[in-house]
Amino acid sequence: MPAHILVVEDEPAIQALIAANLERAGHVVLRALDAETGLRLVNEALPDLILLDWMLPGMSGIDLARRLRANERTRSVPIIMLTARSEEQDKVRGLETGADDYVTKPFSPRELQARINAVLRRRAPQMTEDPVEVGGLRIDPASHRVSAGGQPVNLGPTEFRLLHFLMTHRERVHSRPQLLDQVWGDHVFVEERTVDVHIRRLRSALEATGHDALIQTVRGSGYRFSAMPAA
Amino acid sequence: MPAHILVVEDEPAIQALIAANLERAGHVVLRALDAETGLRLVNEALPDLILLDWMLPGMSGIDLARRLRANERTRSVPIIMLTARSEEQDKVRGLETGADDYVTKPFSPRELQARINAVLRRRAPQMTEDPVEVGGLRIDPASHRVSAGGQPVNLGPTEFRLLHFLMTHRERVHSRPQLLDQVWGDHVFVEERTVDVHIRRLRSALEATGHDALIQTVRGSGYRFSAMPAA
DNA sequence: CCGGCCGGTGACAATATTGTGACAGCCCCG
DNA sequence: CGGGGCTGTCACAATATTGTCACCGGCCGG
Repeated sequence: MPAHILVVEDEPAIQALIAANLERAGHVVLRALDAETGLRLVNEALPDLILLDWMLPGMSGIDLARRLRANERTRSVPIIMLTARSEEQDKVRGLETGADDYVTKPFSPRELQARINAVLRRRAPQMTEDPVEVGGLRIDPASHRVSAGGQPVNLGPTEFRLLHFLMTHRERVHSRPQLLDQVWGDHVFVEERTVDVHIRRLRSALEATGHDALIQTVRGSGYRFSAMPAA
Repeated sequence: MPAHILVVEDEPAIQALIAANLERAGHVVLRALDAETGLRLVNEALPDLILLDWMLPGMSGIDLARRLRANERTRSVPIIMLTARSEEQDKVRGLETGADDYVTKPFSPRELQARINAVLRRRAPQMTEDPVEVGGLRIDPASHRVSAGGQPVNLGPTEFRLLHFLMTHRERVHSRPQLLDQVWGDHVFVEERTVDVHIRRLRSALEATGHDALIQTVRGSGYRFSAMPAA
């Protein structure tokens, strides 16, 4: 699975080494020598993964990570931090800023590749582009459109992803942590109850046509999308 | 609720990632790269929880678990098994060994944290996602649904767990203390008679279709789920 | 036939969990 | 630089679930 990977590393030699390895593995590599350039590249086109050096001239890697996490659009891009330090405290700080994983220099190409695969594998397992329709409710990922009983429905990006996930995994309860992992991303830190709020917004958007009944609450467990009426 | 957690994992990278995440959550982490070291650490000081990789060099995770379970002093320390997806079919074997829960790799930090919290609260985990059907009564953990003779049945969380346990351990008498351990969790302090109340609620929910007869009272001993009519 | 157990029930008050409305921060688009 | 659209969090309201009791009624051994 070829991926677009952004490498933000100020030491040209190391950057070249990493890039060569990644390209040999079939990935497309974007390069940045500093955080500012990295940020610009991310805004131009979202990569599938970012390798980010901890220490950078100017804006540090941590600052960049924090900044990316603060923005809704870039929030879900996985980040692997590269660092020379190996102190636990730094790792904790790195994870707090939202890094998905952490690789300490020096590292072997094989290890890096393994980490990259692990992170890529963990995110969005099977997002299909095929439209799905259940009980008159239709969602089309390709055109990013939703209609309920013929009527178009307007949803925000998060509610769209939430509905899409639920519709492609119906007849099964999803706990709040699971929904956060699958819809928000596993490195995003938000309150569990945020799920409730979005479920509510989704329901009120579907209320007009009565399709809100498809989203059922399972007390003590989570939520479920089901064509069958709640028991 | 900071806890002392022992992580037995042979891959240093994964161990570090887990440890960092746990520390961020405020836990104290003890590390072991192999089962022997883990065993030594446990003997020095009992942790509150053990995260144990299934595959380890030398003594395997399952051997260590068995060994801990055999020892009086270490028997009650909760264990969460870490397994790769390919070993997933072994999960039943793992639970039989006495693991309190299992988590398949790759896992998200949030998911792991959720499992850890559940185990530390000593909540009895549900062991299987497979639906069970007996005499027209069907329970499906994945969708969290129950139907009796085609009719949907509404149950509270506790009654659901109770029914699930009974249906997966049928044709056997369970005493009230046993049911409390298995369904409520082993540290919970509740009146024994509470079981009676929930049995009653379960029965009245199944009464409409006559499936309440499947839950039999064994005077002086406890309750039994049986497809055969009471003797 | 008579207590003494044991399980069945209905009612309750305490809790736990989920639904809602309001709000402040952010980003993007004029 | 102002407005609108989204988001994540709260505090609070609305419900659902739970654990206990007290009270009954049946079964059993004496």
